[in-house]
Amino acid sequence: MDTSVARAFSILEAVARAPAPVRLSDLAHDLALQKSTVHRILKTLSALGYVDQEAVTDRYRPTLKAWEVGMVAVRNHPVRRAAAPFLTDLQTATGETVSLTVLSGDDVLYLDKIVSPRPMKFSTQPGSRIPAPLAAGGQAILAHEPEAAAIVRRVAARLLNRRDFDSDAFLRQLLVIRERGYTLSRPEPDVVAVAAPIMGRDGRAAGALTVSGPASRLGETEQQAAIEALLLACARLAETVGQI
Amino acid sequence: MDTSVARAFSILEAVARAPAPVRLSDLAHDLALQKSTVHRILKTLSALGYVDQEAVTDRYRPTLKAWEVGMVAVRNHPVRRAAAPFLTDLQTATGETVSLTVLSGDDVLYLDKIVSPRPMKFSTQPGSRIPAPLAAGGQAILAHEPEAAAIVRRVAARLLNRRDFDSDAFLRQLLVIRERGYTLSRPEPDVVAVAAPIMGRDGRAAGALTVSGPASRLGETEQQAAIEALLLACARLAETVGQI
DNA sequence: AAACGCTGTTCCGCCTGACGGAACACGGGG
DNA sequence: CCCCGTGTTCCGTCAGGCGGAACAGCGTTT
Repeated sequence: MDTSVARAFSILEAVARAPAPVRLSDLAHDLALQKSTVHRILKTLSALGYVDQEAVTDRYRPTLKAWEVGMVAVRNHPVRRAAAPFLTDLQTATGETVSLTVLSGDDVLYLDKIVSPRPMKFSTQPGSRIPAPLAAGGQAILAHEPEAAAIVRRVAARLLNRRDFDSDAFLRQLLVIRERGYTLSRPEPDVVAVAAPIMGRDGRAAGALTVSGPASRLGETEQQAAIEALLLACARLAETVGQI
Repeated sequence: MDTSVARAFSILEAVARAPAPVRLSDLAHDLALQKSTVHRILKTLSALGYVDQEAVTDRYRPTLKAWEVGMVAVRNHPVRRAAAPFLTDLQTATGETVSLTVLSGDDVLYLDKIVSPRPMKFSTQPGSRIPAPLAAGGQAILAHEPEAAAIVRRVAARLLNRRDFDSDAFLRQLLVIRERGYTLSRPEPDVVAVAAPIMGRDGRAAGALTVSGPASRLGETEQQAAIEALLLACARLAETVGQI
């Protein structure tokens, strides 16, 4: 286990995570590393183009190289590639925000998103993650996940008392969702989200598509239309994903 | 210069770049490294969550962690943050594809993009880069760039004879663009792109906004409307960017 | 069936190169 | 003017990365 490599990545993550350019001393302090070590690694990262240094303050900030590297990987992501056209179709069909999520650990990761041109509250952005049970897409995925119980248990422990989350009730709910083929949830008051799983060949969900919007625009009839379009898109997607 | 760190990043980049999961031997061969070295570093990267190994074939593939790290950095990007609302406004106003680019080396990097719901050819995606002089946004930026001449010269050398690119004519063209305040170009037959610079306080362009679409939809009147909206957005943006 | 070539993996001795404490240069504040 | 903070550099020590070689497993070839 190359310690130097592990440190380099923890430094890069710390620099990237910081909302403003960060100083060497703070990095060294926060990561419990020697200043000279952090300095040497930062110079290496800078030579590699992952980090640069503000001219005046000597503070360090991330470049966009890590993003570029990540973007080529995400562009090659098979599910994302397959789902991309369906995302745009769903967006034009429903007029609302459409997003693609995949399971990553106990969280759901927003891989892609096409936002509604119509006004919408702040929402999760691509690249962000939230505990799977708390997202409509995550529920759709968990409904077909063998390890769902373990995930739900761990998430419940993580959330603790942040909100009243009943694991057992949630697991029962997953059975209903599995039976029905889609989720309809209200993550926040005035927000409606419907999601359906993209089934892979192994019987697990390779991801989920979600349509979300304000309750004022998504009435009964609009919800039904969205669900129908969603299920159709996911069924078609399952065919192409199954071939991978 | 930590050799181990540099090697780790070159390995990560190689794994990310590969369109399909890659084998250890190929990595070692391509990067001219010892198999055992590549193996050790891959195990480290795997422990850090940047890479994982296919169960059956033992091949290595990138995870989405590099992307996540990059995304938080790009979300904190000041120009992107400031420009985001203007992008959506421009998209709804013009109905066409709107993108935000910044200068990165001699290239222009696509930081953000809102695609038109209307049909459009394949186009550059966020995270990709192309030589600045070849993009409308790049021309808008270069028109205010002190080092434009050097960049144009280097790009011309890089392109060589790939297309007939006249550096001197292009530099003269930049003066016109600077004077006019925007670019109107036809990067491909049947595609029209208009771009304007987002001026920073130092007199250089912090980025550029571009509206692009098929020539069939962007006639004289639509072009004029797009240019007007573009210039207004860039002017407003310059105010907020100037305060950073 | 046995030898081969390929894969990913592991072992281990050598020695380089990372480590970290200390000293340095610069800069603003008290 | 000194002190505390910053980022930077130096250098002796020694751990840990390096890489050659050997290993185990699998398919194909002979």
